[in-house]
Amino acid sequence: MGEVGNQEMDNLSSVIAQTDSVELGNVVSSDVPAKKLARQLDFTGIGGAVLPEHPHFQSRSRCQESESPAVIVVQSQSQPQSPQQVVVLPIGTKAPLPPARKPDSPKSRSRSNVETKDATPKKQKQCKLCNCKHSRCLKLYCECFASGVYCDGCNCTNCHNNVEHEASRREAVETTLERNPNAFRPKIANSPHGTRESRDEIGELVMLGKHNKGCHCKKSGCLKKYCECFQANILCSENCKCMDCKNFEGSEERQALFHGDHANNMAYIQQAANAAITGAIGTSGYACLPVSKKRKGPELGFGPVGKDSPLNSIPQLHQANDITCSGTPTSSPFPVAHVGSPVASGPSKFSFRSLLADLIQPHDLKELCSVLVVLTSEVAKIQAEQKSDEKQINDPPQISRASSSGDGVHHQKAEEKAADGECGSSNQSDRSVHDNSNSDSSDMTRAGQMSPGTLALMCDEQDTMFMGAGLADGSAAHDCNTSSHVPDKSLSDVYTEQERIVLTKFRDCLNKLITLGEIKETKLTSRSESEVGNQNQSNNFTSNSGCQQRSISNGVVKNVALLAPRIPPIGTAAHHPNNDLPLKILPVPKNRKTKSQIDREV
DNA sequence: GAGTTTGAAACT
DNA sequence: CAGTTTCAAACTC
Repeated sequence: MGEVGNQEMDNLSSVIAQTDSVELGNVVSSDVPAKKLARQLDFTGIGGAVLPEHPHFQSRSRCQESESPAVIVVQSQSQPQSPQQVVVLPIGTKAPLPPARKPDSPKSRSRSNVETKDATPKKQKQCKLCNCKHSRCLKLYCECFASGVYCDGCNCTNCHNNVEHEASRREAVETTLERNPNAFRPKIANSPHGTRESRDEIGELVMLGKHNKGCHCKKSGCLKKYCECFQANILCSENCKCMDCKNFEGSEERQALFHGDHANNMAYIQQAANAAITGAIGTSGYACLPVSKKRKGPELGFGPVGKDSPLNSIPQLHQANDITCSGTPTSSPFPVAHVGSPVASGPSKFSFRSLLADLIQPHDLKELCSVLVVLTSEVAKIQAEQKSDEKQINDPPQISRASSSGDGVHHQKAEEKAADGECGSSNQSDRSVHDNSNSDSSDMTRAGQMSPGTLALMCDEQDTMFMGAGLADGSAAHDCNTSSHVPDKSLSDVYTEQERIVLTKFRDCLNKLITLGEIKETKLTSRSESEVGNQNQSNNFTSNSGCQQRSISNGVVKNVALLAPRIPPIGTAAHHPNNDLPLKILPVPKNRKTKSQIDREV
């Protein structure tokens, strides 16, 4: 205990300082004193330096499930209402929880899973045990050593990665760092804890990140776990120097491998659904858009990713935080996969929010409904007055017969009612609607009997769909204010007035919503464009390899929202049904070749 | 479980 | 930096 290094405390401060200006809040579910807790933070993956780990905390079994991790409540200044919990594990804990401190080594992640032959993880092991024989567990061959943890209960032989050989271990650490200062850094930049299990949870949603060094596979096609990229559940990137790579978006082999995953292409299903919903207004209703899986272009929405990436520099704390679409530290409007553990944040969710989500308020609906009700009742009142006048002239009505009739053709009933002059109740409007809607006459046939208001609305739409053959030869088609074939003129007038007012009001309401949606879309689009502009400026495409540039030219890595064409609102002259695809889903070349493939061909 | 394959790490 | 060796995990039988 007495050997608490100032360096550790300094690193703790530095980590906290980097984590979105967080404040170290209260410690819950742990009786560990603050100083001791600070000691338990493992900074192995931070700053590229492996810090000495005190034996006091190493001597315990790290696989005891009863050992509950400490949890720090980290309260962000930017989001004081949403404190995040950061699970802090004792140094050397062998990943009992996904957000734990282990570096993002693909090996350490995937190999910690119990998997079946089809590479489907069934259950995550609490500990993973190495089997080193010749490395004394003091080289990066050893998974435990590479992860910065002591071997504990492993099947290794002649292990020096333990308390008893702390001196040699430190020496090995120094040697390793000397050779590669980033040796203990996460290999996967900007990657969530993409275990195979998590992929099962989220289907084939994008696993953001790429291998910092890239893989060098030759025979596995990068579709086996020999490949670190595949292990990490990420696509090969421009960093890779693999041959015959099949681990790219659109790869048939890769798709075949993942065939059968549930929630397959959930993102695109959601995308299509959203497109249908927002078709009338626009395209920016995506709070979180699915993005292309092949990330060989600039990291839209994340900024530069790499060893110097801020996200990468503090992997544990950041990844433990539940970064959601609505609360990303960067407040990016772009698609954001959860950069957190599956446990902490659950599967990635592309939550859709309609453009009208903030526009339609309950009182709006209330207002609309009340308007409709009031108008209907008023028209019904007028109708009743007219009917009462007519009653005095015509024969007494046979109300009981008409009203009690539960069968028969609706339009016959309507005609009978109209002929009988039965009406005068406030329910008349409902009956009218009901009769109209359930008439066995076709719409086109009935169009000849439409009220002037309805016809006016139809004329206003200027849509031939409604004004088609059925009206082409009819008088109504050429005279929107003409109502023909009406058995009872006065009743028809009431219906007409009723329809006209209600439909007109409803149309106005819809137009209002469309307008509001457009306004919001415009705002979102302009904001997205400006932020992407900033991103591109900061990225500056400086590190683009040829592969990356090719990806950009292929248009694979793009923000869907920015590509989506502006859709004119329904009802405008520019609107066309064929334009109702708000999202332009870019086709991914199926036979897209990797850099290595091209190199080989060359 | 033994043997083979594979690719990262280490070494030259 | 490239080639080779070592190593341990992944994979196959």
